[in-house]
Parts: sequence; C-alpha cells; structure tokens
Amino acid sequence: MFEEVYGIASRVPPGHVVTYGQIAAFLGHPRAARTVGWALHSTPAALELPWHRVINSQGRISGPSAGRRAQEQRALLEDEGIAFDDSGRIDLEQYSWEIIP
DNA sequence: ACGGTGACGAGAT
DNA sequence: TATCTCGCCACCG
Repeated sequence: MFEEVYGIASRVPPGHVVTYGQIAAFLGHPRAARTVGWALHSTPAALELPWHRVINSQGRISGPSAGRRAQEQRALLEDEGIAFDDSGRIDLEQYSWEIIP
C-alpha cells in the first residue's frame, strides 16, 4: 500500500493538494487514512515526492505545527501559490485535486 | 503471530 | 469555531 501511496502522491500537480483520506479512499481503504500519513512520514528521501501537497481533511498541515517539517511544508505550498487563512488553513474547495486513475 | 505506533477522521461537547 | 474522544489499520520488530 505504501507503494501505491507514493505513486499517487507523485502525481499531485503543483498548486494543488489532496488529503490523506482521499488517497486512502481511492486505494480502496476508506478507513486507513492514518496509514497513508504514516507512509508519507517514512518516505525515503531519495524518492523526492511532493509530500507537502498532502494535508488533512481540515485543510491543515498535520503533526507538530511548530516543527521544522510543518514550517517547510507551508513554505513550499505558499511558493506554489497556495494561500493560508489566518488560522493556517487551506481552502480545499479551491486547491484540492481530484485523484485521476 | 501479536501488539505498539502514528503527518487521520468524524462526531460530540 | 476549538477541543476532545474514540475508532481505524498497514507496518515492523
């Protein structure tokens, strides 16, 4: 399943995002969102995936918000033109990408 | 085989 | 809205 997660993540176009739940559901495991998150957490750096384009269903960056990873993720997304509101949320209606087979 | 471990999610307060 | 709680499940010792 990890492989499949990486496969999908690598296809998310710049300027767009998908949620952990979306990926899980697409793979036929609607309740394995956590596993998707774990998969990305342990992504081999060599893969160079656009992991930053994967966020949670609330349109927010998961994990320790003060951590360096969260900071980097937000920076990368902003560079792609994605806007964050005052409470650090992304507008999914505007930026979410519908996974295409 | 078995249980701890999360970058989750939906529902309740 | 912001929090809290509880259910979930593929991995890896």
